Amino acid sequence: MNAPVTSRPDIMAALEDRGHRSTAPRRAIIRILEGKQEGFTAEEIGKELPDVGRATIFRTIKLLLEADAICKLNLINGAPRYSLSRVEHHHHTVCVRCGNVGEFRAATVERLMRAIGSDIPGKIVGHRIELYVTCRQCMTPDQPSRNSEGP
Amino acid sequence: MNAPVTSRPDIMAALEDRGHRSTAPRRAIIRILEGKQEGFTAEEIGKELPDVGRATIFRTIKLLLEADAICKLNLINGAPRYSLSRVEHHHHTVCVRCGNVGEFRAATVERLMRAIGSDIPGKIVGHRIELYVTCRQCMTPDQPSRNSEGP
DNA sequence: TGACAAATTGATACTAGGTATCATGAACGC
DNA sequence: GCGTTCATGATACCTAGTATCAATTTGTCA
Ligand SMILES: [Mn+2]
Ligand SMILES: [Mn+2]
Ligand SMILES: [Zn+2]
Ligand SMILES: [Zn+2]
Repeated sequence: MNAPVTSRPDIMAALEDRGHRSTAPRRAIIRILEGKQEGFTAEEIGKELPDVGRATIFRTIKLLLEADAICKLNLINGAPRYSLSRVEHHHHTVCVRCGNVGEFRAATVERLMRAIGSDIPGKIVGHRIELYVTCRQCMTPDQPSRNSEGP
Repeated sequence: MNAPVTSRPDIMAALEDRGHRSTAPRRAIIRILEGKQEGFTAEEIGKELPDVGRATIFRTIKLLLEADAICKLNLINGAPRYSLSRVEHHHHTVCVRCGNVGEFRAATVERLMRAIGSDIPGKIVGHRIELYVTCRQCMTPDQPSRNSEGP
């Protein structure tokens, strides 16, 4: 009897493939963030795992970033947000009212980024795009607003 | 005899227009950053003005940001870089080898950002784009590399 | 099943970037 | 000039990490 093939990628296995050990704290952190909304902070993880040291939270986040299992989003103000990677190259939407993070990908954007290379001195090696939005939940009035990020 | 009309905007005057006082520390900070390359850090300013308190450096940077006299660029690693605003809405290029910051603006980009609004849930209220480049100086080999930022 | 080396952990201390507090000093409207 | 208000520097504090290190856990292999 094989275990059923899950649709989710096995993040712990990905870390093991990269030479890291499967430890209880790492598994716990991964389990927590798999159950979380997009855009969690390091501190939010730490609060749910009081027995895991703060340094281990940050160490594990770094490993997950290196393995492209999560992405980091530096906002103008407030702590960086992390979220599970869902597609390969992509960009983020951030709701300026509630802080929720979404992902998007548009071939037209990628194409244009490549095209403007000819107008820019030097050679483009990458790009980063963030869209600031008012999300659907926040457009219907009287919703709880978590914080305020800004463009 | 009037003073000649300078091409540069008078930043101190802009702060005064916003209700702030013209003080020696503020004038000193503005004079320093007018002579600087794009992409200076708060610490770089502080080092050139050892008699100005650290808090005042950050307080003045905040005022300058609020007045849109400078812009702040959060990089993946390393201290945030500030630079004098030169055009209204614009984006930045960052050299991944030397850290130099440039500005660019492309109508096609702005148009596309508006256009993809229809593909995104919610309402777009702003955006932010950074291009990671290898700048011209860094493409000719054996140039001094200041640091390494990354996409 | 150990036993062992290497990796990992949590505690602790430290750093960088920035903010809150507050007594002293400078701006500026009159 | 003078008084109010604003701004300053010193100091302490804060958040997001990182360095260090003794104690524990893993993975490997006998
Ligand atoms: Mn993402
Ligand atoms: Mn700029
Ligand atoms: Zn929202
Ligand atoms: Zn360069």
